[in-house]
Formats: sequence, structure tokens, C-alpha cells
Amino acid sequence: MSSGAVHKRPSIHDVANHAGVSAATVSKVMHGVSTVKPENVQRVFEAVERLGYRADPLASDLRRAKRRIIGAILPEFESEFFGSMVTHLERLAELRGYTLVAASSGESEEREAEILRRMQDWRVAGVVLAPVRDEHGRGGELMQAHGMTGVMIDRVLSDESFDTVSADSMSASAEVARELIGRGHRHVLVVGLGEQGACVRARLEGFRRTAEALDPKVQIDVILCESDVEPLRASIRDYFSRGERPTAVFSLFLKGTLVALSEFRRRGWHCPDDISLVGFDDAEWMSVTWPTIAAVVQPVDQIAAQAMDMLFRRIDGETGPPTARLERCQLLVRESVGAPSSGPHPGGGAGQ
Amino acid sequence: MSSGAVHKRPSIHDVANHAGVSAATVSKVMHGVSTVKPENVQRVFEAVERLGYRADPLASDLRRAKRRIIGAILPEFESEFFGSMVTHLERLAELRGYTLVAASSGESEEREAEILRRMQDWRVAGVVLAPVRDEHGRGGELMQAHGMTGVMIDRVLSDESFDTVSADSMSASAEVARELIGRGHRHVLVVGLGEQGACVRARLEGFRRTAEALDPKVQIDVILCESDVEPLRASIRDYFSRGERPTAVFSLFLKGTLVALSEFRRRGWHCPDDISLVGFDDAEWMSVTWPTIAAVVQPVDQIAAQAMDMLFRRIDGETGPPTARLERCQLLVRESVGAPSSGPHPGGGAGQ
DNA sequence: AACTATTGATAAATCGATTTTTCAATGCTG
DNA sequence: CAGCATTGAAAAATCGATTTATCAATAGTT
Repeated sequence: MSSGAVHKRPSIHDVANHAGVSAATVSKVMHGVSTVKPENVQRVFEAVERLGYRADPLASDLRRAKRRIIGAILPEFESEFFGSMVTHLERLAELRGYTLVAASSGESEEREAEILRRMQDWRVAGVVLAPVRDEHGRGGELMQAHGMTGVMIDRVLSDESFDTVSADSMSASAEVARELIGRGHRHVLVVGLGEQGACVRARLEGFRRTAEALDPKVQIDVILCESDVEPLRASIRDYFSRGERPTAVFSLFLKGTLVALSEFRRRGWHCPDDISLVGFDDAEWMSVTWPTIAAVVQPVDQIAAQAMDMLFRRIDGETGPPTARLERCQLLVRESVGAPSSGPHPGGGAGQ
Repeated sequence: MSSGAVHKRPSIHDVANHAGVSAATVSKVMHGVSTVKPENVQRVFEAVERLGYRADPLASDLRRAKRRIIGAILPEFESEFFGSMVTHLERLAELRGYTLVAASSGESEEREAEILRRMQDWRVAGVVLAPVRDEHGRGGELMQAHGMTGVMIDRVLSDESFDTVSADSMSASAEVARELIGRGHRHVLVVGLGEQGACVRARLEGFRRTAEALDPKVQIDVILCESDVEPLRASIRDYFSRGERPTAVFSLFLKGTLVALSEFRRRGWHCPDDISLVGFDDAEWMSVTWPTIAAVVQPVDQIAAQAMDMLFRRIDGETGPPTARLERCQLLVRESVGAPSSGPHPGGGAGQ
């Protein structure tokens, strides 16, 4: 469209000329410094108004000691959990006048490392890292080696170098155990990804300890796969094929819940009549399908808020030992959890 | 960890000093300019290596004519569709040495406008805008008024100022119509959000025209709500309460599919025995639940690729009239679609 | 041998802000 | 009224790169 007048934006010097003052004065006015004559303040505001001046954040950040950019590194963007995490982080960064630059590591530690390097190039003020593995992975090492300011979230428990914020996996798993044992389940399959992660161990142990405390004779089978979903699916399929017949499945991750559901489908089992299902991570569809799926809801908003809070404290120079926060989860018991089925599943196998 | 040596990163001048050349020479070497003595190239490389030098993108972008930043503005991050869109855009930007800065408008045109202003402050090279409303909303106006370079995606058809890329909604809807009519449905409820959007009209008309061409006596009811989900839910509930008994529901958006499903649940209707369901937008869970849900899959990868392709062409100075691309969708017919039920729906729950 | 081209590199200007330093004008004190 | 402190603003340095202008040393011409 017509007027090419728009193409060059006014700089602080243009404003200064228009107002008949120096660039330094304009800068002061923009930052509300009080040592400027009221008359000049007026003229600067008028010039700003007339020219539609807005400061270039690149230029101002270049000069400043700390850049007003926060980097966020998450394993992926496709899930509701991380999607909503980005939304929260974005809002919280903005609230403080910072820009959030989010990147996805695609569940790869190499990419995670590369992104961290790039964030360091940008000299971001701080990083929110949801590591691919856990707090002892490459990401943390790199952040530390380069003296970056950061917080780790989600797949972490605690770290000796960085603040961490995550869901209280252990308590949540314990609650799941109470729920399942309470309903009479005595044979439970636990499925999950990332066998070596501290977070997975916490979820598993939280469940196991509570379950065994409630009934020492409970049988807990565990299927963990390294990272990919398909091997997990294969293992679960194999497990059921061997004739194993748990009365409930507890999934430590959303993907596991999906895999379990699809394996139930394959075998024509229905929840909760044939088998019960509960998993970590809630999703919108879970309250809509038939049956509705029970889930552990992680407090995304609180995790994000706490993480940003800690991060900005560190950015503002707070020292002291790293803190490790655990945010309380909520167990939503839905239709997919019931009492153990009375008889053996169709297709053979033993009952309870 | 110990050494505070890490805290100040080397600048191009440090490299220059180390190599015994000038900063300009270092810059040339970094950009592969050939007019540098091989010996000096060596020394610069060595200095870069020893110091671990990496250019500061802020500083280099400040000087450059075009900044290597692409802005992406999407209505939200929580859905698989936009989540995966961000992932693709991120990768495509990176591939060309650009950084993607994504922001969510939260379905608000005010926020969309504010983000655009901020992106303009950053002087991004280009913007990928998935407008809250459609190509005639405030976002497009602003981009144009400020002479920004951009592409619009998703809720658009074509525009006289910007290139657009979106799913071929009309063809996809036509295919849905063929499928439903072909199976014998003669009374279909279409639900959706955003009544005034061109994209909604295309989806609706694509369906209506094809359906009526196949059988002029088909009854098509339509429930559209402005933007919020809850009014839509109320309308649908009211519609069914009035005794309307379509044999199939076609949802124009993912949210609509969820609302429809939950309303079916409320009434104890099962797909596809009591009513068939098909909707725009696929999601991972749809192939896992019971029944599996039929969906129109939008080619996110192609939309992203085409959008970035067009955008970079414009950034590189290509002129000419804006193009409007439509990418082909795929209809995944799953269990939620069947033949119309033989009789009227039971007033209460149906058995399985 | 003198003069022009060419080559390769450096110095300086620039991007658009912030921050520090300098400086002029005014006010106050004795 | 001289001397000093205060106030307010301009000038200059800075951030870390890129780009342009300038310059010295060599090569090539006649």
C-alpha cells in the first residue's frame, strides 16, 4: 500500500531533534528520571507522540548489562502440558518487561545443548530448562559450565547448582496407590518412559512404597522403556500376550496412557470393567471420551510461577543455595478407575 | 562451580587482538570473504577456537539491514495443531539461520495487535500471523499500516495485501459431505466457532453445497457461536433438548468436537450407534479412544513449509501480487462415523 | 624509473540505545 | 562579590558487531 513513509522508524535521535533536546535527555524522560525540567519532559512526550517513537529493544539491550530476554527450552510443544507451560512463561516474562524466546529440544540432548549454546549467544538474562533427561543431564552441565542463570523444571527433583521446580510426583503417585489399593486392586502394571530419570524413579517409588505399605502382598509389574514410544508399546503387548492380567494400569506419562488405551482397544478390553487405568498428565479429551480417563493433574500454572519467581530472583542477584520446590498435584478420579473385575478377562489369563 | 573466568564472553575485538589483526578482518573471515590472506584466516580461526568465540546476534542484527528474527503469532499453544505448527516454524526458521520468536494472542485481537507492535519494535524480518479472526481482522491492517513483511495462515482464505496459506477447508468439507451422505445421513448438525470468519464460511459452504448437490432434501442445521466454547455448549444442549435428532454431527473445529462428544456423553448416546461424529482437526487421542473419532487432518507441515517459503521470498525482496495457497487435507474416517441409526434415539442411555 | 592498479588490511562510521563525563548556568554562602 | 555546590543538559563513550572509506605495500605498465 501507498505511503513509503512508514518504512523507517524514528530513532531516539529523531525524537531528540524534534524536541530540541539531546538523545540522553530523551532516554532519561523515557525512564522517568526526575532530573529533567518539566518543560522538556513535555516536549519530549510530544515528540514521542507525534513521531510514534518506541525504543528498539535490540539496541537498548545491547547497551544494558542484562538483556531482557528469557529463554525457555522444552522437550516439545505438541502436548497440552508444555503448550500451556509456554503460555504461562510467556505471560510471566512479559509481566516483567521481558521477552520469552522458546525453543523445543525434540527430546534430544544434542539439540538441547545446541539451543543452550544459542541462548548463550543471545546472552539471555535467564533460562527455564525442562531437560530432556533430568537434572543431571547435559543441559545442566552446560548451563553451569558457562555460568548461565537458570531454573530447571518438570523432569527434575533437586540439583546442587540450580533451582528446580516440579510436580510432587512422589505424593501424587502415593495417592494413586491409595486409590487403587483402596478399590481392591492387588496386581498393577506400571508403565513409563525414561528409565534412568530421577523423576520416573520418584513416581515409581512413590507408588510402590505406598502400595506395599497398604498391602505387602500386592504385585507390581513395571515396564519402562528408554525414550521411544514404540518399544514401550511392544513391551506392553508382549506382557499381555504372556497372559499377565493386572487389574489396573498406572502410566507415568501421557504417552504411556495413550499406548495403554490403544492396547486395551486392540484386545477389546473396556475400562473400567475389564481393567482400570490412571495416568500422569491430564488432557482436555480425557473428560470427554467414553469412559473418561482418570489422571494426575500437574499444576502447570504454579510450576511456571514458581520457576519464574526463582529465576528473576537469581537474575536480580539473589545468592544462596539452590532451592528445590515440589508443587502439589491433583488426582482426578474418573470413570476409567473402578473395582477389579470379578472374573478373568476374556481371552484367557488369570483373574485376581 | 568455581572459575568466574567464564562470565565475560570474548568479543570480536578480543579475537582480533589474539590473532593480531583488526576486527574487520575477523568479521570477514567469519563470513567467508575471500580477500583475506590464508595465513590470517588461519590465525583468526585459531583465535576463535582458543577463545570459543561466537558472534553476538544482537550486535550483528543491530548493524545489519534485516534482522534475522521471524515472529510467529498464534491464537494459542495448547493444541496439537498450533503446537506442531510452532515446532515446524521453529525448524524452518533455524534452517535459514533465523531465530523464531513465538507469541500467543490468546484468541484476543487486542493482544494480537499488541504483540504485532512489539514484533515491530524488534524490527523482525517477517511475521507469520495466524489471526484470531481472519484475514480482514486487525492484525492484517496493522501489518499493512506499518509496512511489515508477513504471511497469514490458518484462518484465512486470501488477502489483497499478504500471502496466505491455509488448509483447503472447502474441499475437505465437501469430502466429509460425500462421506456422510454416502452413508445415508440426511439430517446433519454442523457446529463451529467464529461465525463471521471467512474460513468458517468456507467449511460450512463446502459441506452444504456438496451435501445438497448429492441430495437436495438433506436437512442441515447449523450452530455457530462467536468465540467462546460455553455458549456453543449451551446452544447444542438446547438444540438437543428441543428434540432435534440429527443422525450425524460435523464439527468445524476441535473444540466443537470435544463439546459434541461431551454432550453425547451427557445423554448417554454412543458413536456411531446413536449418532455419527466427524470434525476438523485430528488429535493423537482420537485414534486411541473408544470409539476412535473421525477427523479432517490438516497438513501442518505443508502449511508451515509453504508459509515460510513465501515469507522468505518476500524478505528476499520478491514483489508481485500476494498469493493464496490452499493445502490439501486428509479425511480419516474412523469408528465414530457409521450409518444412521435405524430408529429415533432413546430418550435416555443406550446400552453398549 | 615513474605512475597506476591491485591486493589486503586497518581505521572509522554506523546501527540505536544507555551510561558516564563534562560543562554551563544558577543558587547559596560568607 | 568571589567561591563553591547544585541543577539540568549536552557531549562523548560504550555495547559488539558490520560496512565503508582509507591507506600501505606490492604488482604491473610504459
